Amino acid sequence: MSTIRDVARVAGVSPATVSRVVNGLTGFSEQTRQRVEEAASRLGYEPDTLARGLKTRQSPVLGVLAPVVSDALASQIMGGIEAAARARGYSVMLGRTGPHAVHAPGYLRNFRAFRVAGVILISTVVTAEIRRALGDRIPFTAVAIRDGSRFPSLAIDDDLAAYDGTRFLQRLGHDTIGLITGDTESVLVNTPRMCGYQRAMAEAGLAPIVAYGDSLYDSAPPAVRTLMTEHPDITAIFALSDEMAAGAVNELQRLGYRVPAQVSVLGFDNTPTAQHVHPALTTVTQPLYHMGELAVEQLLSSIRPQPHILPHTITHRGSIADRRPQAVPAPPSP
Amino acid sequence: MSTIRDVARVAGVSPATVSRVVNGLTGFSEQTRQRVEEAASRLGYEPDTLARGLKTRQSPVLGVLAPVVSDALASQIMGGIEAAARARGYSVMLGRTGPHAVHAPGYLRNFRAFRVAGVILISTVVTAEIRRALGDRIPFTAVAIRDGSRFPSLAIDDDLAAYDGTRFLQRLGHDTIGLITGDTESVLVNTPRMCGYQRAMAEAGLAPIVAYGDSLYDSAPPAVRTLMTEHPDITAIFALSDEMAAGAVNELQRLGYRVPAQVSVLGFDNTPTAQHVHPALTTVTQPLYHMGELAVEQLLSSIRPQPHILPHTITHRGSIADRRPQAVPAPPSP
DNA sequence: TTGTAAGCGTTATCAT
DNA sequence: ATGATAACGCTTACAA
Repeated sequence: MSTIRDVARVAGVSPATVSRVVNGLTGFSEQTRQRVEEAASRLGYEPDTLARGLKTRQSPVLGVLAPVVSDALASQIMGGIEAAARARGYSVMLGRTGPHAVHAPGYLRNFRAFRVAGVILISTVVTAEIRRALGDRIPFTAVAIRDGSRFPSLAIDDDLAAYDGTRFLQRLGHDTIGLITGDTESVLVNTPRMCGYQRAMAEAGLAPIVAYGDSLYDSAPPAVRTLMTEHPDITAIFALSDEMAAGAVNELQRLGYRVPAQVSVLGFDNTPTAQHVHPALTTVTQPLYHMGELAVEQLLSSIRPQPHILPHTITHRGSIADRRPQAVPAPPSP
Repeated sequence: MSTIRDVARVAGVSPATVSRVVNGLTGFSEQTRQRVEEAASRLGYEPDTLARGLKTRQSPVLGVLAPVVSDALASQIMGGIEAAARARGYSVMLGRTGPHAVHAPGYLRNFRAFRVAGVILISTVVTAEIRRALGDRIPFTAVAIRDGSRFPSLAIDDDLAAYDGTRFLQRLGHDTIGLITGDTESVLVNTPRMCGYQRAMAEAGLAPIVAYGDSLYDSAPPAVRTLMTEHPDITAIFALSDEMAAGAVNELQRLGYRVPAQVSVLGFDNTPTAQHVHPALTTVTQPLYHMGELAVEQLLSSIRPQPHILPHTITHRGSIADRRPQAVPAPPSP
């Protein structure tokens, strides 16, 4: 591997000049530029990122932490992060916080030792310990989570999204709507989502019906059985994750219900899982990929980072039935 | 951030001694060790990875490249990589090769500029161009792919795995078995898998029935329709990816077939997708997580890396029916 | 057992 | 427009 000195020698200039050319600064003649660039490409010169980082006290790396590496939701966000980082010449270093975020402080110290340019925390609460491990030099942002603090974050309004999802179901004529929530203790977003559901039900004068899962597929079938046994008149189930919604669809069909004809199912997040069941899930959608892109931009463009709310939408597929009485054709306008 | 000199000053020793203590070398008294460690922890000293790497010409990082960041199969492998890397004090840098691996050379040069300790290529063919971008200093290994070359790799025997999957179906009494393959051009593993299937069929004196998909969910329904229209007597479908198998299960049910009673479905890979349909997929299983762990060990333990074949298994869930005539109860032993 | 000093490859300051 | 030169924070001979 050739160094900047090798290039300098071949081009007949000083290392400083090579540096200027390579970094696109000013202060060299067109002729010099050409000589340097030719020498550089002839030698296959590639600046040493480590040496550069040592000198500039920063390396072109973004640290990313997620609870589980192989999680579908985190993976989507990662996709956006990778694309945006790559476009700006940054690399991505990946870590997993693990249960109760036990590995987070270690990874964070690691990131700091690498002098990363920024840190992205996916679905991870910024605890005091994390804040400390982060130090106060590295910009960071939390994604897909909002803890009410004033730390920078990028997320949807989970309360409103669940409210809108519930209202959507109500407007289509559903009034007995069961909710399957995830663990509200370990997964922070479930709390506001439950609130949104309950508010929508209360406003409509309907009784909330809640069953508990753990956000994963396998927790849905038992929840569905409980729901359908205790409330046989349920016409729609709102699951607070796509995995649980998928489990609900499959379990309902196994029990002999037709989906959506007899029971509709609404998912949450819009991960690829939503398309892996039949009928495919209509689901409350988070702009996951976009969140990843934005997180990178926010970190890198020194826009003062702060809590930021992104719009949610509802993605329509086949798991919801319209139960309204047949609409009367609009009368001709007067 | 304090440096090694700060620690040295506080501990009343030289930077060299601090370095020795911090790196667990020999050549210092117990008393010195204590003083240094106390000073280090009091100052919250963390060695600068960049400076260290510049000096040692190596950084504690593993570069990982996958075709798509958010791919389920790659994610599972990534899980194993992260765990093993973390256990050995290494970080993971992630990149995406993109269509036709266009981004691979760039990422590889990047990894080299970082002086990574090794590179893992997930589901990526080691082309001459990639080989070149890699240089000949960095150890690397390909995972979940085998291209017949002598480059180091970690994969199952795809041919044999598909053969075994087909034989498994045959032993359960299936003889009209349709195959849904993925793109054999862009996804290398599909070719040996198809061969394995065809060999098993030929050996059993059965006619192969092949439909073409692209490895993704949406390509399965049309393939299923073709298969069932042209061969209504099919009793089993072998899909060369879990996503396609999931799509097949759902489409079969939509068409009114009972799975597995009327038509069985066998998947491939055993990604989480296999558990997201009902009935859950019986599937030919690759030890994905383990492959990730092994890749790291192979790279880091200077065991001479070479092509390595891992055992595949069949994971039994509910998507396959036993069509053998009822077995006669074993007679009482004489 | 401990310290001194020379780099690792780069950037940035200051001359020229 | 260009070149010397001094760091950046660490490891590692080589001395002592």
